[in-house]
Amino acid sequence: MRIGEAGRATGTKSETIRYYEREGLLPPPPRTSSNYRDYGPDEISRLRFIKRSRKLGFSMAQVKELMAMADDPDQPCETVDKIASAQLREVEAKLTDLRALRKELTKVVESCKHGTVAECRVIEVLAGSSAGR
Amino acid sequence: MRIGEAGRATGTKSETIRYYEREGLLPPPPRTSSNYRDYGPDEISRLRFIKRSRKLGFSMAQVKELMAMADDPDQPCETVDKIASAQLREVEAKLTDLRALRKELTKVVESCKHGTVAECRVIEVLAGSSAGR
DNA sequence: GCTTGACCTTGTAGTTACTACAAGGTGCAG
DNA sequence: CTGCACCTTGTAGTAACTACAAGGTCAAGC
Repeated sequence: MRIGEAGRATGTKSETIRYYEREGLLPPPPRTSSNYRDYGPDEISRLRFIKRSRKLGFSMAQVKELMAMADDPDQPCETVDKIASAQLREVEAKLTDLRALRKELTKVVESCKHGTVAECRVIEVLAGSSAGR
Repeated sequence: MRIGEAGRATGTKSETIRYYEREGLLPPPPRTSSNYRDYGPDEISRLRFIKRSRKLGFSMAQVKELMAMADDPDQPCETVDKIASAQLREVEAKLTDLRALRKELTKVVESCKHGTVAECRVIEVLAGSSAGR
């Protein structure tokens, strides 16, 4: 699979794929005889993973860390645990916030359906509770 | 409340707060007699909301849109519904991905606790299923 | 009263994570 | 043999900050 097709398959521009390679997020793929990058299913998975993770608000550094962990889980347990636990805490926090946001958005959409105007409290809901950060 | 304190209260640098004001995310606050920005609880809420939303991967434009909706929900139902529904779809997608990620991270942390080395499938899990984008 | 630190402004420049060109070249399919 | 996708290097633009510097005001503590 060449870069263009890989891009189409993952919703990533060719230029972004090359950028990820330069930045070390994507290992340099094998090349065809004519020097074209040749992507297989593994690289496509990685690309999709990067895309999703970035959409979820993780930095390239965090994505790198997660992938490194997945790549060789035979690292000292301490290291792996430290990374995984930290990411897990972040994931939990995001889940909490997103659930609150969903609830408010659902309310808005629902009351809209019934022709009434909603009291939209998205701001208050994400502003409140779980202590500053 | 002056800019520094507002920053400390929300985990935002003064410079970022002024930047948000310039970009129209934050309405210009009242000023003290000595021309200092004077923030009240409402502005703090807004700041926290912006911070959280950005961490969840929403763009400044999306944050703006959400706040505009919250600010006057008396807009035509059509408009509000269109925005809210779109955001809701995004929130749901993020929730799905985060839940998958959480599951994998939990597995890793758990097996670490038991001294075993985990098979970490974070990549596969976020790469798979819900169709490309 | 004076120093110190927080604030004010404008402006420039650096960072991250892309995105989009241009220039100059190779490979391949119709 | 034309045209498009790819290759490279390099520059520049965008979004969302972050960090200075310069030059100035304000207020709290000694």
